[in-house]
Amino acid sequence: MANTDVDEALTALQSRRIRMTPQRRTILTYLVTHHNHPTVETIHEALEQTTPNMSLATIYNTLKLFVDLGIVIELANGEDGVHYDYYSKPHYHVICTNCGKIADVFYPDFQKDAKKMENEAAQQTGYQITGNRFEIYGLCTDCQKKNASKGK
Amino acid sequence: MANTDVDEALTALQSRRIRMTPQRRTILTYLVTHHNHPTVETIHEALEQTTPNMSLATIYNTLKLFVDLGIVIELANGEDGVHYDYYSKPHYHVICTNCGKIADVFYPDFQKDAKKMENEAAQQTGYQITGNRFEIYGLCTDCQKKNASKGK
DNA sequence: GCCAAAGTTAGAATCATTTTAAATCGTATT
DNA sequence: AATACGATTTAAAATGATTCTAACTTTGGC
Repeated sequence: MANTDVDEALTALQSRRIRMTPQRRTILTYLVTHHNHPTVETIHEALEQTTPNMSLATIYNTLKLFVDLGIVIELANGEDGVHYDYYSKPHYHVICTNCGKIADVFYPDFQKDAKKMENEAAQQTGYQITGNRFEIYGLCTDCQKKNASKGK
Repeated sequence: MANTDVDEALTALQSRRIRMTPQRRTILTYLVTHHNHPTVETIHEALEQTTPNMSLATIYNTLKLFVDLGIVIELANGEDGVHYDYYSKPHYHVICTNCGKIADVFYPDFQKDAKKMENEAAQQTGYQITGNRFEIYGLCTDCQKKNASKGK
């Protein structure tokens, strides 16, 4: 249930002594209940209706906090700035290089494979690993069609 | 040899009918002979000595071209903008979240593992895969020491 | 309920990247 | 080797996402 997800995340924040503000709760709830890989702008516009006057700076601050806490991840994206994703189940992303559309990819051993890459990194470099970012790039099905039809 | 690497890359460009300009040759040579994960600024400063008056816009344009051609990859990096890497042997990167230092990670099956992730992505989403980006984040050994000594 | 520390706000500032328009260059074709 | 045209380069200006600032407000422990 989406609601327990929010509660879970809130509990996680409390246990880390993070102050709970209405803004943080609102942004967290938005992220948990929307899997649309929003940008800062997307979030700002979406919340404008229900919570006017929320500063862009607050959204930037809050997202940075969540990323540092590891409950949200950043997705780089050429076209229109950074996208964010509430990271519950381990997965990675495919990003369309033409239109920027983002899709999720899940498979059973992904976490194992990711850990392997992290372990290799730790062993070879001595870095103390804190996170990762896996992105695949390609053309989405829509953009494939568009390219084909314009005879490219 | 560094030189054959440059020649190889030049041949690759020629076969794709990419015009060869002195600027492109210079930047390509810099990338092939330096594995320092430079930013645009780093490249600009380094080339200032040997090639004054090279415009920043040209460096941006050229790097974008090389990335599109797949011979160079982008590395996201919080602190100081985007870094670039001439991508000869398959590998991925560990990035220090504190100081931004970047290290390479190689292991025998990496390419196989990366392909697996690409294939999963293609099957699940129908995207036509053109590239990927794998980054691990952590604290480099220097920053671990600094943190420890200041009793953090 | 009080208070210090932490968070929020609106607007200004920053700075990496992109755009512009004019000048120059690379190369395919004679 | 000369021509012509599209592609590339340049410097400067414009853009726009993100960060900073300073004043104000809120949170949570006592």
